Amino acid sequence: MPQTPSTRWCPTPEQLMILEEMYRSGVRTPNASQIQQITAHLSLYGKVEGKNVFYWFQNHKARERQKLRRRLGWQHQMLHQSEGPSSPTPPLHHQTPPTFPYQGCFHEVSSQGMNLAGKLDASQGQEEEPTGSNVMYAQPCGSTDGPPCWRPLRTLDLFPTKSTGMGDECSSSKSSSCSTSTN
Amino acid sequence: MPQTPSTRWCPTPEQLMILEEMYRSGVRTPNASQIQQITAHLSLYGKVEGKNVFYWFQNHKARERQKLRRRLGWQHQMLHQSEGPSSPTPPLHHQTPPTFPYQGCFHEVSSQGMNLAGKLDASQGQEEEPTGSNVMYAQPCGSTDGPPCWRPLRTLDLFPTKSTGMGDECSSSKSSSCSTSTN
DNA sequence: GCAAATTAATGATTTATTCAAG
DNA sequence: CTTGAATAAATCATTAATTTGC
Repeated sequence: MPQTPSTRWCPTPEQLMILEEMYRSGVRTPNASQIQQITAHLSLYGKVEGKNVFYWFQNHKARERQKLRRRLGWQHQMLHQSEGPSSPTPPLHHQTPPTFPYQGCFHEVSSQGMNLAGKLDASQGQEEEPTGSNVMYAQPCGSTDGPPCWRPLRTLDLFPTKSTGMGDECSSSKSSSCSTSTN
Repeated sequence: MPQTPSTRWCPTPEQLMILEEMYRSGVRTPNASQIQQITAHLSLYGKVEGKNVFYWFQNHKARERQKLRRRLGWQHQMLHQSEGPSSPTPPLHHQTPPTFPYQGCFHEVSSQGMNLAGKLDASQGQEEEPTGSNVMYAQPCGSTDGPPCWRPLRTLDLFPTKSTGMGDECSSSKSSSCSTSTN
């Protein structure tokens, strides 16, 4: 393979490490002098130009923000926008029983800091764009205000209820072997 | 001991199949509702709790990414780095102390120079730009009078419209299987 | 052929980061 | 400036494979 015309700069792990460290240290929009220094430093590990550094910080900052926006700040916009035209329709209810599947999930698990349960909520922030269709927002229960063992539902269910291609294929499932539950 | 306290969950092949299929469909960080559904579904094939589902996606995602990073990320650096892969220079070297007259190419960028002198910016607090308006603060070298530093932004013709290409791993599909049979 | 020891997978915890709000 | 929320990365710990010796 011929030397790629290197249309783009490809930071080496070392360079990336340095940049990330700087970013984490608070550097976000380095000025000319800083960029010069950074570039000089990074040059020890590979080719790099000032513009690369500049762009890196710009992109990194923007991307971080975008990510966070998706994760936490989305409802913000949603609240302002009219709900989905045909929003409330949790089609994925093939077998979700009316009863809460969750009950004693996070009770005796956490021995020290049971904050672990808090992590359950989570949103659907996929920073990576896989094949596209994916997330399935289904909030049939509609409330979870009951006695939730874990307090995950911090995110509102205002998400666009999108049908999901969730694994329905296993509905029939087979009786394959495997005796897992041995334990 | 007849009863092994089975301290941890062992997914059955069916469960694993479902989970993998979901992952392939794009599910990566299911929220509470999704976890409920998934758990309910998986429960038909064996014991499982919400936390198991949560952990599974976390681990799976992390490991897929790690794998790709290890595999692809490495050669990337190699291709561009023929010099010394491991230089004795510690990467953890932030920027140099405030010793210089900043005003090099930038005219009036930001007040970061001040922060830098003190402690590298005050973390988060200044890049609170409104969504969307992500203009670059630093417009370097508006004038071509002095080439003290790089001058990339002078001409927009060579602007890399793409990010630096860091951390762009799209994990889709998965091959490693956890022994889906046997036993 | 089986069982103990070793290695590899992977489930479960902890830690460190990020940005946003108060 | 401090706190809140939510991961993702790093790490720990346990189960399952695999290897090795008899």
